[in-house]
Amino acid sequence: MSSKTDLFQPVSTRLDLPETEERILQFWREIKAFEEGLERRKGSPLFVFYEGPPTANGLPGVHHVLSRTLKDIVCRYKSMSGFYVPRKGGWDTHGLPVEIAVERELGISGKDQIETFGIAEFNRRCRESVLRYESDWRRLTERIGYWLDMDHAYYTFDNSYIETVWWLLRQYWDQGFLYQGHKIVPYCPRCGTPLSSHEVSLGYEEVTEPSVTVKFPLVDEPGAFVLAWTTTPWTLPGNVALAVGPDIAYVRARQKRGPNEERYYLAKERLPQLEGEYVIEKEFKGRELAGRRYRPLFDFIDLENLTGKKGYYICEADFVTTEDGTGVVHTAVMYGEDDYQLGLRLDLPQKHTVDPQGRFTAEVKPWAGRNVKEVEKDIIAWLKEHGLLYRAEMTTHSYPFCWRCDSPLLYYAWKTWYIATTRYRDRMLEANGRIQWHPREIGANRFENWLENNVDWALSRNRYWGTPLPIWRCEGCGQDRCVGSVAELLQGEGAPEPLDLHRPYVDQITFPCEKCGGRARRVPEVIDVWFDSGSMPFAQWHYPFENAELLESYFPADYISEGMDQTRGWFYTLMAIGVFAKGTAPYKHVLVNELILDKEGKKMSKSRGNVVDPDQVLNLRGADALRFYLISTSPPWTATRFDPEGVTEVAKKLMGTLKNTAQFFALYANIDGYEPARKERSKPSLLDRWVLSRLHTLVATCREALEGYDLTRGARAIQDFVLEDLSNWYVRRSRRRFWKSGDPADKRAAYDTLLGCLETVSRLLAPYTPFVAEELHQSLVRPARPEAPKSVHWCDYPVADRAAVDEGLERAMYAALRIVNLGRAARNVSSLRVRQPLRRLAVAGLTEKERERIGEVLDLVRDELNVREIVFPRDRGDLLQVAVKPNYPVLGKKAGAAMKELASKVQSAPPDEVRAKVADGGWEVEAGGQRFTLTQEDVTIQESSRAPWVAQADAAMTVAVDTTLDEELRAEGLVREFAHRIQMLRKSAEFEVTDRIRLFWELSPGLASACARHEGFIKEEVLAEEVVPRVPGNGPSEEWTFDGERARVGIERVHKGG
RNA sequence: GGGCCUAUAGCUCAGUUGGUUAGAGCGCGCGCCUGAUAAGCGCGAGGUCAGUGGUUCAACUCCACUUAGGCCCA
Repeated sequence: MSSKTDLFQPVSTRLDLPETEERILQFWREIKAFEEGLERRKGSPLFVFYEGPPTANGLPGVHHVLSRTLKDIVCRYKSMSGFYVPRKGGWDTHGLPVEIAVERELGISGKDQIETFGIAEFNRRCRESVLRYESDWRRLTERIGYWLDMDHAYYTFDNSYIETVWWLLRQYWDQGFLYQGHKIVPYCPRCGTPLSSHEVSLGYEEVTEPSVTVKFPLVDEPGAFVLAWTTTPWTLPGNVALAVGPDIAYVRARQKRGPNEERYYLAKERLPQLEGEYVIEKEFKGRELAGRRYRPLFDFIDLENLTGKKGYYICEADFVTTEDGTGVVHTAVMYGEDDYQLGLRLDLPQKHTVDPQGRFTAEVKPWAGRNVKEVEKDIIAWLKEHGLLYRAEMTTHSYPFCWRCDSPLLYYAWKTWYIATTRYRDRMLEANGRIQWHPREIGANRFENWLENNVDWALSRNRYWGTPLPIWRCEGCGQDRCVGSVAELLQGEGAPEPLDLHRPYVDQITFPCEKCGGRARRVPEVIDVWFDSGSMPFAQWHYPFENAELLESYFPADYISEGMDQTRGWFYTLMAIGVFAKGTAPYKHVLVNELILDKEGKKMSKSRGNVVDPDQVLNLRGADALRFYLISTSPPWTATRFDPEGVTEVAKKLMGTLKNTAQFFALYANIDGYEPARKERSKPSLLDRWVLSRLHTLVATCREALEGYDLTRGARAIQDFVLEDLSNWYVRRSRRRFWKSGDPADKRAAYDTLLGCLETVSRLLAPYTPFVAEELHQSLVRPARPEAPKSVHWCDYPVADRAAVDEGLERAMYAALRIVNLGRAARNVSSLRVRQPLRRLAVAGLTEKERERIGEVLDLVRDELNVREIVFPRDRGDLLQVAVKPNYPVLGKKAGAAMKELASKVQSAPPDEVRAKVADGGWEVEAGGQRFTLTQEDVTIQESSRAPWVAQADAAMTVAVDTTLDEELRAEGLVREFAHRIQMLRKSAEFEVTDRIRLFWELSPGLASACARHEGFIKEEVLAEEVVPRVPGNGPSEEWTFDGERARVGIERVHKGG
């Protein structure tokens, strides 16, 4: 059909979306669509977006497609709405996961082996590994149409980035917010490193180990002991206190053990722990025990003496429960989180009894230098020997092991650097109150909750590939200094050339100590990678060393969007650093997305093998379909089960329909030589006005939804418009206007309207489905309006024209659509196909508002339902009759012998009255000398059509068709059916739409007489120039039998149309 | 153990301030329409609105508890 003069390009209606998308990507590259689009908005108000840097470690998954799509949609929308929206990319490059990946590649494991291998080379490989994954991420980012400036991205490993991070740390330092303390960490003594919680969760195993109930001898009460239970006997030498619950009931029990009688203190509820008979002597609350002293268990170690701090007494703690053990908790402050916090609060002795290799220290004389887990048996034997063991038993519980080397992990107090975030917690809470969270609950509940429970930020990591902690400590006097810039660093000695701020190079630099003249070396730690990403508002600009003026306009962000798991991640670290450095929240709007689950509702994970590879979906259905599916299927903040069929459905429904509609337009516009630019008389029909009204209602909805960050609502609204309003109603009802309108002004209006709708829809969709929007723009809009921007993404987002919205018309059309549906249903049940014209259609039950303007749209209804006339009976009673029948099973039980008479009374009463009465309290009937009160369950009410009507009803409206057929209607029905069959024949003969034909026929008498009356209609309908009442033997012909008539028909092409 | 979210048709999801007969798409069955045609439309079957209790004239909707799944924290 297309020729060189065609104005509009054909739109492929096949589902070859991926190829089309590749073509459009190429087009964007050619015209530098992203860069140029940005350039065109320069000078407009700034909309600040922060890209949360993905960790370039591992391949991207579908959930990344979702979060990147959310970022893209809002940025594209804001850009089209007249904002300048720079989108600087960024990469999170440091961290343990990278190190682990490299260790695996090298076939090494653990700190010793890394150091033997060489930190310089190890870190070089970490950098390399990150860059390798970055290319996968870049490819996916481009492929899904996420416009992001990756050529000017920030990298957290750049010297300039690190320098800003150091500057920030120096600010904390100067205010005394950066300090060193202990943190209890899951620690692998063999690898010599703490493990992250993620790593710990990899290594839980069920183990059976000794647990002991130990007797702590009270100082002031000879022969009396406090019983405490532990599953980790190796922590006993580190014991410094016993904790009891202040409100828990405790008892002193007397029991004969061997030759002696002893007294034990334990929780009342835990008495069953005692072996054998006992006598309760006393009962009291835990708080009454507090303060009592006991003797250290082991005579060779006294931590009180070693530290000069008070220990070995009973104290109160609210974490004590009576769920297991004795209700008394043995407290070793260096080997448990609760213990450690208690130790801080009470200033208990802090001293390690275990060295970093997991061996007892010299103070623990009998076992010094031996692995703590291996000597537990000896400890138990020692306790038994000294009469301090009440009981030892084997217990099965789950315990974490190192996922790398399988050593049992120790909870171990580790020297850690902290940021005192708790000192400005209130300011963070206040800042959070000003942030617009989407959805609101996350901010108001989850994040606020997290901030309220804020603890100081444990900043340091004993690793290699990370931003080095810029603290230098004097070897002589222990004086610390915090370096806040490269310039300051270069005042030190031994700076390597070229300068690399990573280990080991930075470690070579030393400072003379200002205090004692000694030598200051850098502490060994690197910092938490989260500090890197949280520094991004500053570090991406190398603030304050460069771009100081930029920061003022680029802080805070108007918008960020990440996954829910970032609550304690990026959302928090941005907040902690932003509020500290600038005093306000670093972002105004946050859009949060939840996980994408698999079809079973399970989390996607590599180990489950249920991870969906985005490339596979993209290659099959394309980025638009995937993007739109993810956004439209459910709000991003609810966990969505990923269903590949759903993506296919979007591709078929939305993309398919859109392209079909565009193709329909292009086909006829090209045939007719429609030229949008030419000034021609146009006469918009009611249908045109209606669809434009719907269009502008849609524009208003989209604007409102997108302004409120409700992307799903906007997406669904567009989809509904395209499928229902535009395609299924406007185009379907307008088809004949395009290919057979007698009135050029009417035809013109149809083209103008459809083109206008497609143009606006392409802009509405541009943020969501950038590819198909661009395709529509290039194939329809650009040819029609040469002055239009080269890319749809450079256009302005549509603004609703209130004047085009006609609510009354929309209401009336909505009623018309319901009438059509009911009318079709009525035809269905009466087996009268739409080609058979009917005399009358009746409509009852319209509301006042619907009736107001229904007259305007009735022509459409008449046409669609193929009826001559539409009538409005006063009520549905004219169309329906009601029959009331007794409900025999129910009523029979009540009536018994009177049933027969009762039944006949029910059936002979006026049905409408009965219906009203049973519904309203009950209907009094007398039968067989008894009175009955019948309610709704006693009768069956049936509504049926009143001949000649066949009716269908929804909740409010009843629509009926008059099924009476007279000769004239029958004849017309026959002719329509016949014409339709000829059309099918044309098509199967592969004639073009516009070809003229010669028609041959031989007809049965009934059909012949009908055709005689309507020959003009047939000829016009099938483009026949001539009818020959005889079928030549040689040409193609078909024979049909329908509606009791017979026809033999042949066609031949007279000349090509066009 | 604490906080938050989710639970509606076989599947994926809607369901406005509590108010007629709880909806859509897919799938299934039956029809229809068709020069947008490897489309389109209608009808039907399919629901204890996770469960229990409460508030109310009225609860999918509000409250409490329980169960299951998810996320975050301990």
